[in-house]
Amino acid sequence: MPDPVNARTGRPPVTSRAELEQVALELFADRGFARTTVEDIASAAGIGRRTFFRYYSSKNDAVWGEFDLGLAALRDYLAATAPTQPLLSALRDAILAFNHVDPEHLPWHRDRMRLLLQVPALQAHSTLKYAAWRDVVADFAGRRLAEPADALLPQLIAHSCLGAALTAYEQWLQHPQSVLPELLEEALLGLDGSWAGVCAGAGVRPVG
Amino acid sequence: MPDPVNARTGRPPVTSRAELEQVALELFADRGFARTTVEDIASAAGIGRRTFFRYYSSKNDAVWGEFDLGLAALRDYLAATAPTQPLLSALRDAILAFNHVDPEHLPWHRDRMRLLLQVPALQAHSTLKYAAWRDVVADFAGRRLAEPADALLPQLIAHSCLGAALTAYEQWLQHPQSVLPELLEEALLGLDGSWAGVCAGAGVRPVG
DNA sequence: ACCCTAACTGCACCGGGTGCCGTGGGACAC
DNA sequence: GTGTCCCACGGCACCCGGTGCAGTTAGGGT
Repeated sequence: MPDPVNARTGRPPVTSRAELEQVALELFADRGFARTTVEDIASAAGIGRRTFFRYYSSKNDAVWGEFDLGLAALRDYLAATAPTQPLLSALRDAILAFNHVDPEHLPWHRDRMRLLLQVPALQAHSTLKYAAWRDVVADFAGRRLAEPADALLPQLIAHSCLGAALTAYEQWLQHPQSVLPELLEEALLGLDGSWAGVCAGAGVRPVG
Repeated sequence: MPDPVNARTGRPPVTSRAELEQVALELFADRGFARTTVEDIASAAGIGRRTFFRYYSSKNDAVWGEFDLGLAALRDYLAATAPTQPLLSALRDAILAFNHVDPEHLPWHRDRMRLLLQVPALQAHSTLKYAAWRDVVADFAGRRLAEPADALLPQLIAHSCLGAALTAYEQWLQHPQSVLPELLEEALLGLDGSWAGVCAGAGVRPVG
């Protein structure tokens, strides 16, 4: 992709990641992810199949768009939190910011997330993205707790935050009227130990 | 695969899932997962490539072995817990039982898990297996909490349990001397809200 | 007009996965 | 022994995602 700093010579790119992403998402929405080939996307965008892979390293990646940039922003956001803010509170704020979307882009975001969370091939691929996301969280938690990022507690926190965020997204997709930030907040607040309390009382109820 | 009940006629299978799994794991350990083709596995097992796919529906699946049977066992185990046992305690017991391995099979299990957690292609594929695992947990939690299994709380519990189990496995692979059940228990106990307490105090420490 | 650079793209190839269909082989009935 | 039924085997052709390579093309700089 063109480096904006010294992109002065050479043949100019004929399209962009964003444009390609849009073409791809439209085709996926029409025919479904599996029934859309890379060839379809490329020719719809007026480029060669080979060229598609210069913009996105896989068909899956097109759905993720600029996720990696978002990750960097998440990292920066966390690095800038006040040291006095409690860990989970800081994570909550950062995750809410990371998942903020302009209201006008909401339907778009919904389509994207529906694909990511419901198409098996994308579900599978997503693990690798989630791992990178968890790394960011675990790094932050490790710094705060003065432990290595790969120690049990930071990793557990990272896994739990991811689980909470995914849970919130699943609820959001399930309920068309729901509000994403509210669900995220509810799920993340649950990590503070409150759901453990709810469960503690659940042992005495009858099963079924 | 042959149904043991009325497996009366027809040509007998020339091998078995278990045998194929063993051949595959050995090749993966030797050359690595990516550099081993299905053709390699098939010919090492003395069968045709096409026949491999009659035993496992994908190369990835060979690494998972009889995971699906284990899932059914987990479901049964949970269904049989006393209604008086607290929810998280019941889940802890069940998950520990699910992850019990005979000491003689431990090195074997380590190899398998190392592949599953560290080879990108398998990491990706694993999401689909994990989803099935979470379904079992969420179903149980939903019954106990008298909520739909796809409601926020059961889903959050399922995600958290999975996160804890994965965290424990990652620690286990990282530290050769560690004991898997102990790590699992530690991680799962963390869900009871204890780590939230630890984190609450972490806000006042300096970052970095 | 010429070069330099970077993007485009066709081609050949690999490997996972699938549908099809003919073949092989054990069990049972007669 | 012969027939037949059932089912596993496995070759073949094919699709598609992804990659390495090599030649082409479009601009800017001199």
